[in-house]
Amino acid sequence: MNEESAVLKVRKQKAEELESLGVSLFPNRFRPKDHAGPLKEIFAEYDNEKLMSIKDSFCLAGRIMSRRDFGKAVFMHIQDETDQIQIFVKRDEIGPENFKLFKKYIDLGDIIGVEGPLFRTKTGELTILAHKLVLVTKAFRPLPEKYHGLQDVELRYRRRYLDLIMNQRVREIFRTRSQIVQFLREYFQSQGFLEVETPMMQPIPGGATARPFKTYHHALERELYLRIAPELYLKRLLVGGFERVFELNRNFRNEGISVQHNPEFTMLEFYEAYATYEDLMVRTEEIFSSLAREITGHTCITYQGHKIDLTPPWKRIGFKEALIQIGKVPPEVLESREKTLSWAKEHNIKVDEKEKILGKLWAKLFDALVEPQLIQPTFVVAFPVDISPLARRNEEDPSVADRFELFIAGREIANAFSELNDPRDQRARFEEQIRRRLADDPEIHPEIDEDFIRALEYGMPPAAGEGIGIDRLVMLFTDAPSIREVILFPHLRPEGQRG
RNA sequence: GGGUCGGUAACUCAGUUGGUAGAGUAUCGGCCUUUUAAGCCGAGAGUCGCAGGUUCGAGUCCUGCCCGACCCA
Repeated sequence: MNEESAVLKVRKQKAEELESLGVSLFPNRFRPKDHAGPLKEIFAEYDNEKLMSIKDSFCLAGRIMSRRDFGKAVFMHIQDETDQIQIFVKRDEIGPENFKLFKKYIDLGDIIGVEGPLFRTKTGELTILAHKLVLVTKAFRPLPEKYHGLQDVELRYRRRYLDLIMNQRVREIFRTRSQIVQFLREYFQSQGFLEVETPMMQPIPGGATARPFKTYHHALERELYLRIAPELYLKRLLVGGFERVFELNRNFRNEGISVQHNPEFTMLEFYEAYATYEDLMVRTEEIFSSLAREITGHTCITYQGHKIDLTPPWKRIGFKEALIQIGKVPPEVLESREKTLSWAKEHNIKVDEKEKILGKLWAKLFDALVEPQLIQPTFVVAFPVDISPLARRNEEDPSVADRFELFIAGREIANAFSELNDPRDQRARFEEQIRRRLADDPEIHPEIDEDFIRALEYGMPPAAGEGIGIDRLVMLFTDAPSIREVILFPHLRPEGQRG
């Protein structure tokens, strides 16, 4: 398709004509004083007679979303950030010259400024009678179809601005997202947590197992990695004496894209000295249930057809118990690597035959058999230590960590543990990870973060820490089926030749 | 990486067993001073994702590639 569609050409030409008549296409002096939403709210109960008795003139700006033309009058709806409101333009009100210009040169999609009194039409709609009308911003491109809006998913993501103009629900999702983030900030600040910012570019990417993005710093002459997690830096702050810290920002993982994964995603991590993972379960219940009340007014939400009850307390179950009770894995299968492997194969669960770490095999079973069934909020506790390299060992059973993951709607939403603060054990676990590198696991970075060990050697107070995936949380609260629906500009391949 | 589905006018979509591409909205011209998916009359608008192939003839069948959605790995 050619560079300029016919409509685009016509519009640019009309715009130039208008400009040559002395009308500015992009003036910046208009100052709206009112907004559609509040006006509709304030005057909801006013009938036409009462509205006419108000002498006030109102002044607002917005984009023309629809238009119904008559010979000497025009109805249209303009949309500002809050809502749409109807405007009535009459030749007798704005004068024949202005009306002629308006009819010929003002298009759907233009942003205009309006001043005038309110009235109610025959059908009862609150409407502004335009006394004054000015062009604020000329639109060269036409809006999508007024009835169906913008449907094409690809176009919605590539031109999110259009999606936001056309689809009210999309605007709502991102308002809710902002509300959630703001709630969390206020919650943690009110609980005495300090908001901090730690490096996004790290010399050794740590705190999780994932493939990092690599970059290069010329002045330092060294490779840096976009962080896969802030964990190791936040713990250094515990060593430094801050007892409650949180960070709410982006992580980057150079892995697949799916309905649950975007290469950059937002994570809340918080650390609390002198607390345990059990304290964090209570805190998590408190956060989610009060967040639900804040957003929806109650503690139940609906996600993709599931009714989900966030009222505390939530179910707790051990990792192995979950495999046995929920995943229906026979207990004896978990006795050895060999039995686990062959059982997995029998049941068509894809596992790496060379996998040496029993915990990783169990995790595969868990992902396949348990996770999808955890619809109601569930804390899974007592994770195998060999897949929890930064978590404290349980005192009674050193094969498991004092750790939980929170599942809601069949997805992992949060991950938390009592922090390992013994530098000797931490070094041993890092070294074990390095050893596994021989098994050719590209996810594990070969370098030990020596400075982190050194920090622990100065003494980190006992603490618990938690990470909550904000994008998935927002999905839950906005009933969004894909992570792309809650990320303003999700990553896509560069576009081919499209209009 | 594999599978399924999709890509046709600016937007939303039709397009039959292969026979020269349609509608609605939007746009342009005309009529209309309480409409709201306004209405009526008229007009223009397409590299059918891209490149090959089969065929007298391809939007339609075949192959490869690009982009997207979903599922699987």
